[in-house]
Amino acid sequence: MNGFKPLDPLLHSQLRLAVVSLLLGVESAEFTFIKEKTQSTAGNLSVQLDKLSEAGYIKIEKSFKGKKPVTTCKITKAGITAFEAYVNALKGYIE
Amino acid sequence: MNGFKPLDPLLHSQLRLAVVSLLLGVESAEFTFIKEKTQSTAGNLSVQLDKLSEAGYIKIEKSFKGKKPVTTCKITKAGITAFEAYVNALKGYIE
DNA sequence: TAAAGTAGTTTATAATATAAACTTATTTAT
DNA sequence: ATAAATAAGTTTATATTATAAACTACTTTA
Repeated sequence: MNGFKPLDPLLHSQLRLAVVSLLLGVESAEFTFIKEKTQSTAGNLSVQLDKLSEAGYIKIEKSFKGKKPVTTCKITKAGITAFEAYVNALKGYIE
Repeated sequence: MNGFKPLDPLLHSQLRLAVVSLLLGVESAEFTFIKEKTQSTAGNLSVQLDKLSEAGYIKIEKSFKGKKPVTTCKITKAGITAFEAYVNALKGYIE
């Protein structure tokens, strides 16, 4: 049986988990869209996206939509793998 | 559908979640047993047990086994309810 | 009786999460 | 034209958490 496997601290965060969960279901998502869906503040989201990006779990691209800056996020292969491992470990706690 | 429901911060902690998970499966458990099963340090465990206790999620009883002090923990009704709600909310993130 | 071990607690520090303040630029109202 | 409000974030500061280190009190063993 399982024991309690360590939970990836990068994913064991309400907001970051929500972001990754969200990105798993879409091709890509813009900052403002993620902000709305996760009900987070821009500041907090900005910080957490950076962390996910630095971990290589998501890819962030900056561009312009007309004259406004847009930040677009996409989950990476590593992000998917990490998420799966996290969920797997978590099951040892909640099942 | 679901959206991202807030995750009870008291349970969204690796060690506290492990403790509650563990206690759900047994009648009661001693400090040292929990410490071994969760691979935690005594200090950290002591702090986290206090928090769970103050939240009313577990009940702590102190007694003596021969001459040695023993701390015995038991999950409460409130603890079970909170755990179920937590798992339920979590499913909105991982399914 | 001195050293090592038990069973923890308390205090200090490091890491996280979050919010508040700020930046840069754009659109709208006066 | 210019001032005010809005958009899209970032940076910095603060509060909360988690964790480790140090300590207490007592017991067992050498």
